[in-house]
Amino acid sequence: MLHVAEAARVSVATVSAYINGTTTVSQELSGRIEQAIREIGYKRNAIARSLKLGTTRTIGLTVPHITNPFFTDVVSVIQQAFDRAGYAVMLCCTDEDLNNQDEQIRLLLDRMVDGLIIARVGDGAYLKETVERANVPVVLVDREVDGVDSDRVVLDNHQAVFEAITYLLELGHRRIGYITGAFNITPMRDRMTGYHEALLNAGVAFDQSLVRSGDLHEADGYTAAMQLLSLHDRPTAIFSANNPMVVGAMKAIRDLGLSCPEDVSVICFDDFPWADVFNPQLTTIAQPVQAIGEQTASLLLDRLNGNREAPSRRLVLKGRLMVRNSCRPVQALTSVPTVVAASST
Amino acid sequence: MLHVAEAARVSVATVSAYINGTTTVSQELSGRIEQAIREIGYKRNAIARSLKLGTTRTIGLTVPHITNPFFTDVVSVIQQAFDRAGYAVMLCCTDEDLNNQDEQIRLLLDRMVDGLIIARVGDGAYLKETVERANVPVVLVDREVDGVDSDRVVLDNHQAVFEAITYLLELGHRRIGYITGAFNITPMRDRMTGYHEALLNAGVAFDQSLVRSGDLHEADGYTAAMQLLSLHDRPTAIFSANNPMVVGAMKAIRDLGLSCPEDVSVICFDDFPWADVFNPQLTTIAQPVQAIGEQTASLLLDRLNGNREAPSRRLVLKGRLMVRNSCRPVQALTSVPTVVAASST
DNA sequence: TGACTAGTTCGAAACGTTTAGATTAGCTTT
DNA sequence: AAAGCTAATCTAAACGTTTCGAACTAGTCA
Repeated sequence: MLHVAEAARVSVATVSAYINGTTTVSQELSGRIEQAIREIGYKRNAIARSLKLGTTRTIGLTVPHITNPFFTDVVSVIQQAFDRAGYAVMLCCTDEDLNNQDEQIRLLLDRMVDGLIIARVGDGAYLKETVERANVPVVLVDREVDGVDSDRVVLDNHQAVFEAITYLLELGHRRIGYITGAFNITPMRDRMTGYHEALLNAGVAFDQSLVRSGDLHEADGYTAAMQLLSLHDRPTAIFSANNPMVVGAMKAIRDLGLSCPEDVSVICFDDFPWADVFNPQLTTIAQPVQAIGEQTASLLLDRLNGNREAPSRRLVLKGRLMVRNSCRPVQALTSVPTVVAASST
Repeated sequence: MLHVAEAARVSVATVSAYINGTTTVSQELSGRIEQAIREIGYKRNAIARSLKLGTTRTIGLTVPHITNPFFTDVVSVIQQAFDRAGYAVMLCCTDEDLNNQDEQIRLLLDRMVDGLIIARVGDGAYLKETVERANVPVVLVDREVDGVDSDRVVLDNHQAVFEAITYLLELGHRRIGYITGAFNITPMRDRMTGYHEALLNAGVAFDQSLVRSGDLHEADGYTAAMQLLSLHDRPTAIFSANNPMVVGAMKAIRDLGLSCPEDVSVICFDDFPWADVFNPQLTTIAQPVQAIGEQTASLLLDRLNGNREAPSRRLVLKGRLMVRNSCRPVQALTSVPTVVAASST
């Protein structure tokens, strides 16, 4: 900017005024400045600007996995929304590691992000303190955290799972395997209560041996399903609390020479784009990813636009059961587990 | 930092020296500074630091779509690599829009990113000029661009498609539908030459009517497949040049009451994690996403670590044909297109 | 004619760091 | 005791902006 000022024979203050349109600059000087800018190929240094202005027009976004299609979709929507609003997005993936995420949040705050969107991977001792200290608005998405009272948008996990399990019960299933993640994040807790209540509601006893917990990855789903399907009285249906784990579960079914839905019905949390073109077409609980992303972005943008003092807002969206063909009525089960032509290769 | 200095009764220079370990600071002052930092909850302002140092420890990453599993995987790997190296990643998605991407690159450069990773969505007039002006290292990934001679990592697209098409030809297919994206990006051009050469090699005439071009989205694949399968002499196999389009193609097959592989064999570019658990298990060309991400990151990190003058490097990786069960020998085709029990719902 | 106003332009401080070079204090050395 | 080191600390400039308030120039009004 100094160079531009010199070339145009004006002061830097005038160049700044011209660029930002803060004061009227005469025709003559405008011309000279414009030309100098072009000749020099000047670009305003956003870092210096940020330092002075105290705002970076950048937000931080931290999610557990970007390869999980749910988060992919949400991140994509959020990214677009902030793009439109003229903000850049710094993306961090934490691989479900709490220390990792704390570290990343620290990094983002050091970089003076204007706001933070967090899908929290664990509990919130550090988060709580940080959020209070750093004076930036935070929006939690997908996962709430005890004691942190920021804006948040979550799903009605309880209700969604209640419906899914009820659907299985109505099909006649009584032994429903349940594959979950650890209970240190709210969705897993809430989904579990949905399972409980659906059973209770139908008068079916809860059986702890039908519940397997993993770390949300595909491999965990595989292990869990292997165990469940090896029980002497194996479940007729399996529910997986997220998408990567259901892939593992399907592999377990395949490797055991079973097939879905003939031998075991399957439902999973989170939909994916090609669920209805391959077989079995998985019955899933679809989260309204578009809405989740948009609401999350708009909550944060609202704060960034100055609405700092409003009480914290909690948005709860509804999931939707997408019934396809991965679940069968239980009486139609093949009684003898035949090795069906499951796959070659 | 000023506050810390005052509280510890030292100068800011000393605080800086202590924090960065640039000079030895006496036991006594260290203690006072440490305490002051804790009491105040001081965090170093990375923006001010960047301004002074001229480096932001941030890189920019711009890709067409993050929902395409190929890019998801690559982004994920790159993100992890830079995370480990202590860099933040600014992510932009361009939705295949050239102006959009130019604008985003401008934004990233304004923010003084230390480096840029670009999966280019079109040609490179603007890119070329920008890259030369802005003095930051650039690595191109997946797509090369004419006239831009930066480091890049790409796939041997020609060879990969040659193999895939040859595989179909060996199965007896002669009419192979080809769904591509526009030819303004190198992978689409190179994949097409692979198709050409495979046909040539097998002595099969090239038929322009079997080639349909779209904009890489699912909807384009749907339209293209619809057209191909409505030809009076419809193809016995379809190749899709990317993943989203094959989903559309599969939907078209389903909607026409056809089935894969019985009525039409299908191969697509880009693998996805659950390709082998659902049916048909798609035969795909798997890109080594892990390697692509790692190589891309390491090329850029190498430049960032000071190796600025080395001649530009071009890494070419090999794809791998993942044969599953979405392709059948052509003589086994059902001669009369029966409406197979494709799906309910 | 002198004071006031409106419209432009500019000088300089400030944002929060880093760092070169100056200063100081405490030891050695001769 | 003076000179020379070394180690620790500080002063002040710099990074590239924005912005407050001052200054200048015309034009307007009493």
